[in-house]
Amino acid sequence: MDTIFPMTELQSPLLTGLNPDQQRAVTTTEGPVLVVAGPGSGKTRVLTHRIGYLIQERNVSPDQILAVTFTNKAAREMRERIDRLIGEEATDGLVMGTFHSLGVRMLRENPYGVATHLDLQRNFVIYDGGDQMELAKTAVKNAGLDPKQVAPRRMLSRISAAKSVLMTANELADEAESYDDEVVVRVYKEYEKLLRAANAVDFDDLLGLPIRLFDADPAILERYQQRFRYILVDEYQDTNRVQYVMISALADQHRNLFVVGDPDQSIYGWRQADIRNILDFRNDYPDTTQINLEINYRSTQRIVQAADRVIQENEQRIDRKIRTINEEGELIQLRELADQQHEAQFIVSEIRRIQARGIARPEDIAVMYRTTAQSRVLEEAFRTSEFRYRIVGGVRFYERKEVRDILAVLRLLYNPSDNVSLQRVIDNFPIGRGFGPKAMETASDWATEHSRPTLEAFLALTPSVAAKSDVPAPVFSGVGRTAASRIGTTFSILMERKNTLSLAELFDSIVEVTDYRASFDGDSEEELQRWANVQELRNDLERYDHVDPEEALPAYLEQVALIADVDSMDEDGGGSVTLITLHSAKGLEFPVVFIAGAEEGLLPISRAVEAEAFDPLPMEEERRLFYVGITRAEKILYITFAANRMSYGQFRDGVVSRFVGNIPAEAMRSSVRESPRRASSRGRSYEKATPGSFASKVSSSWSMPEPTPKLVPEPIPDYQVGNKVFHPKFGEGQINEIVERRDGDKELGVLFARHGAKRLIASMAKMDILS
DNA sequence: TTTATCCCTATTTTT
DNA sequence: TAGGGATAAA
Repeated sequence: MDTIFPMTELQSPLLTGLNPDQQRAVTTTEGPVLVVAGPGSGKTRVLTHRIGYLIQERNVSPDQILAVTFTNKAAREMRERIDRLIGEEATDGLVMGTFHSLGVRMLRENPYGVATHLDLQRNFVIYDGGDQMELAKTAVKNAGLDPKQVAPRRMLSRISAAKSVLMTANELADEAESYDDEVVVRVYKEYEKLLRAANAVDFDDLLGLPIRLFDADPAILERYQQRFRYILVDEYQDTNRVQYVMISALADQHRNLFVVGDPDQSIYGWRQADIRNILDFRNDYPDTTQINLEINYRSTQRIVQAADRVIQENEQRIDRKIRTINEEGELIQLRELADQQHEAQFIVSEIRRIQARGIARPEDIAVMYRTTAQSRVLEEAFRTSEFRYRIVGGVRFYERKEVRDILAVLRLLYNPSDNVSLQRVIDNFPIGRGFGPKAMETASDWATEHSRPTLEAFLALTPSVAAKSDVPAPVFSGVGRTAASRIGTTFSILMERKNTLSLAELFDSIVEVTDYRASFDGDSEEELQRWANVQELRNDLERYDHVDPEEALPAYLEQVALIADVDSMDEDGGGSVTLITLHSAKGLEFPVVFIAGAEEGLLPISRAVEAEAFDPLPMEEERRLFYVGITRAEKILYITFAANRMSYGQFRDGVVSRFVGNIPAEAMRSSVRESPRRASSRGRSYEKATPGSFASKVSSSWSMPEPTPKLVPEPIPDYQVGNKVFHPKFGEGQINEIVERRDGDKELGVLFARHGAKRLIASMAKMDILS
């Protein structure tokens, strides 16, 4: 944004370039402030300038300021911006990070309280989704239930939902209304037991346990209350109940609470984000100063207009309008493609054109989609293209099996009670061969009986430990015995080394001692890639080379546990096109955005469609998600969808998303294939824009499509009797009859090898002619 | 206990 | 389609 507002005299340089509302948001430092900030309205700017202003103009010590952001990346970027504003040394001590990192921080800072009130040792580890899943499976079994009937996944989300409103298993039991609720309670209890036994916490605990700690020892809360005189929270619309409680508690003393959010961008309801947090802010703090930032500095008029019209359709919102003084900009382009492969190819070829014409560089471009599954096909198209790309929100590096294996060893070395990691090591490393469930039971029983970490059952078998130990070593029978002592020996060596070696050296030790390389037998490309990932992990560990070995391990593990996918996006984009889920894209912006898969069932997701009749909220959230996608775009926006999409291993017809119909026709150029099926389906406004508009508008614009015949609009093949054809659903067949229809279309009689005779309409059949 | 093979079901989004 | 889990065989 380059609009310069007049400087009043004695004005802080931190206010230059800010509009009056933004200035007010920066300078209203005392008391509760609610900023409702539309997309692209400069809220990050407000946050950074406000922090700079507090430090520089109000002489607030940086360590009295707490800023909570939604991702670590946002925190990092904000810090850099503040550093640039007021100098690096001036921000020393500023606490900035996600709710989760704030949570761990408070737990780590109070090891004594954690041990006495929360039954956790100081070396607790953080369990991520995968670990939680393992735990949930075991919990279901331990509760005497069948994992096939009681899906651990569902249990996990119920447990998480309970924890998000600070409900313990016992409290949940009091409210249980159905048998299913009671099942949840039983699993929840087992789950907690397992967590504690593993000396581990889950993500929700990072938010809930600090609050339990505050309750148990109010002095701890008081210290934080006194310390944090100024608290700022970004993306307030996506906070849940626990987060709300945490922030309210911390802000209770000084009440200098500054929250920024946009109810229209609330997209984490499924994670128990409670939109009431922002809607009720003024009730919670009656003396609130509310500031609305409504001018969009990011996007063209057309994009802003489209976004505004789309979101107006929601019932559950505060009515307001976003506006911009930016130029009108290009038309939004809507494209229908035959299937997801074509969609991906279209996107790639369009990017090629955009780049060739110097309109944008690859790093200026993002492709956004609803589900991670969509990234596969897109990735495939990019892999075979000349473009570099990066995927945000897919299989994350730290979630790859081979990477997790090594991490499991590291975690186990740090926290020998980490049973999930122990099991993982036994299952996946050569040293675990021959050590089955039965032997594991022996180890667990021994650990429980003697109240020791399970790993010690193995260590106790080694001479050095056995000599010093005051408890008898466990007795493993037959086959498990050799394996057990092998595991014991291996870990006793690593335990000895872990405090003296750097993480990278420790990595080398692990690979050497466990003979991990041996589990990569083949030399297939995939195996090589996996081994390369292992090596990549070593590089990652090297970043901690300069850190004291005793500090490095916990610091590294924590960082890994809390890292989000967007966090690892480098600033410059490194010349890569970004492939990203709509959820992860929140808070980001790109000159060029593609929203792929704008189809009913995908965006909005089918679940929301199904729920719509009795619960409209999920549908509204889908709409907000689409809104978030649109508003990421600065200059150029494409929306694509596929007429045919493979899901569940089956093809299904794609119908353009209902949300697209709310975009004003005059802001859009659509090249949607007119077909009898579509014309007869219920009215959509994009179709009104279609007749004639494609041919007439296209020639006057930069984006005159190159002739890409097999893309859009897809021509109908010249089917002849006798042609061998391929149908996406029915497979191979042969045309044995063609009948002209009155509407000019043709009806085809096709005999399919596997599905028998079918009659198909030529314009809809989407078959390829094989011969 | 390990390995191979088959069958079944599931897909939303993430700290 | 794919990945997980169950089943059978060695």
